[in-house]
Amino acid sequence: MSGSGPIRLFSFEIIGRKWKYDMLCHLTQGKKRMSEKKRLMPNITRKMLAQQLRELENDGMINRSAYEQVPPKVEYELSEYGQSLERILNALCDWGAAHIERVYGEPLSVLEDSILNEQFK
Amino acid sequence: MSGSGPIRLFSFEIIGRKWKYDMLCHLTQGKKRMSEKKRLMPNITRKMLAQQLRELENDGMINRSAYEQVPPKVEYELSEYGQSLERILNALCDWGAAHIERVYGEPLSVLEDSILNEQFK
DNA sequence: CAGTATCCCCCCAGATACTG
DNA sequence: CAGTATCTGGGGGGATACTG
Repeated sequence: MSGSGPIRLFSFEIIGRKWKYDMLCHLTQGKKRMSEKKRLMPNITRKMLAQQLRELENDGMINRSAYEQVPPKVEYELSEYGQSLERILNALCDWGAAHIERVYGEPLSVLEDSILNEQFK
Repeated sequence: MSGSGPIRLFSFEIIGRKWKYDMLCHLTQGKKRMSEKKRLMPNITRKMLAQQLRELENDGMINRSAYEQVPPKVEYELSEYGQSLERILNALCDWGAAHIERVYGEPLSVLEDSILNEQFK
């Protein structure tokens, strides 16, 4: 593989922004409404959530489907193309779980969510 | 797997900063001197190179060995722990290569490095 | 060659308020 | 519920110059 730096900066744009990796991972579990995503990611703001979902949509990673009703209902899901990242995403997530245990020195199950959330307010 | 947002933000710190993913990938090919890394990543500044190498070292991802000589010679390599990321890193890099071809609509081999580098000045 | 030390700018992301 | 608009700051990262 040749001079590949820019390649990585390219894919960095897809998963490297603060919330995108996390957002994509949640979608590997299936369709999610915006409100669900907000609940899954307590520290993200509405603005960033909407903004980065748009970017992922423009990059072809996710599909957005809006139901015309009141109150509105919108669902997001991994596109077929987005699914090509699924295995990697999950592998990275598993590594992250192991890593956090290494850092804190105890199993994830023992760590309070609140402690972790505190880190990234 | 339970509430895992913070887990991802945690591992995001390891590979998510602008240059780290790229830096780690180069090290999967073997030991590299600082000057080699600079050559491999033309657009990074000396400051960022040194700084992020330090952070990766502190996170236990890489080993640094300095030879006491003039002129100085320093080599960096993936630590044993760092190698646990190797498969994922390579998979992500392959995905990135495919992605860039999709974006530009032609095989990577045809694309000039200069065009890609231009993107990320 | 392999780093530090400064200075500085841009823009990512947060806070808040408003709309259909 | 699912967004958008506006304002703001903090810090990540660039440029440049200097050192062992």
